[in-house]
Amino acid sequence: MHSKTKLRNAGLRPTNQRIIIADILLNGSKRHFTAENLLDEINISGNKMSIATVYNCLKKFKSVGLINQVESFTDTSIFDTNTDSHHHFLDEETGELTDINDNEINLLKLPDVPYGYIKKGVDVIIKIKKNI
Amino acid sequence: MHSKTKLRNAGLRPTNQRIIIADILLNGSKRHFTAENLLDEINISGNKMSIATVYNCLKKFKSVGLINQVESFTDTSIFDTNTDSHHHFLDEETGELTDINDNEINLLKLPDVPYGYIKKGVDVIIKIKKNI
DNA sequence: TATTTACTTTACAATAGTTCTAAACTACTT
DNA sequence: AAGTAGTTTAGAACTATTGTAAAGTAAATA
Repeated sequence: MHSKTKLRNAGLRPTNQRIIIADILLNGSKRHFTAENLLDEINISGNKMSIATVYNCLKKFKSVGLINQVESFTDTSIFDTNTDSHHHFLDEETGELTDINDNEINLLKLPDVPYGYIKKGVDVIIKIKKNI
Repeated sequence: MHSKTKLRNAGLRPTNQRIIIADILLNGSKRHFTAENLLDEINISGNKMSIATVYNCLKKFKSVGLINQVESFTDTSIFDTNTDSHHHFLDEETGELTDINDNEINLLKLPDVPYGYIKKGVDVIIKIKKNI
């Protein structure tokens, strides 16, 4: 499917910039990235864009569920093109994230969400540390 | 137990500033807070401290396990005096965190940590959204 | 198609959280 | 009591992110 169609299906106006980003992000490969990472890839692909636009797009993409944001400790926001249910190892010292396959985790029991809220997703983070 | 003793037991030199902070944080009550929150409380308690010292202390307290840092989306680091195993609801829009009792969640199956690493803890984050 | 409208992009300024610096200070060791 | 290693401090610096306001563009309307 063309990026333009993906954007339209998601309810986003397919601007040139969004198409460039969708081409990079929504091809089924990449996983974790920051806004700067993405801008680098945009530049490598021969395109130019303001960093503000990158942030705008990421916010929009996230709001319609095209990408996820990953909880982290670092001062840099980390995004994830993998919107399927899956979990992460987190190295507390470096902030490095590694995927965990969904079938490696089994949540037997979950609480009801508070009244007036709906559940958006469940993230399991296993904090790890290098064993020196 | 006196804060001075708690600090010594944790392997930290009990400086005046650390004692002030330990008095506030390690009394068994508070839960989530930011560096600014803590500085406010320090001021309210009639003490003064540089914000740099607050950050230094939080980093130290965290490194010896006196407090936890909570994974989040917000650009402000959130700490937690509750170092027991427990989990959180996270409102993606506001960044607000709510505790979940450990006995409300049951993790049946967890993967082995990667080779060369040790497990530090497991955090479950249930992302929620206001149902307008 | 031409016009209008609402949304988007942009460069740059501004903000906010956090860390750095280097001098002064202090807890602990000898 | 003196030495030293670790800590605190004010303020500057840094970095990620957001705001601003003008220019640009996709879609809706005429």
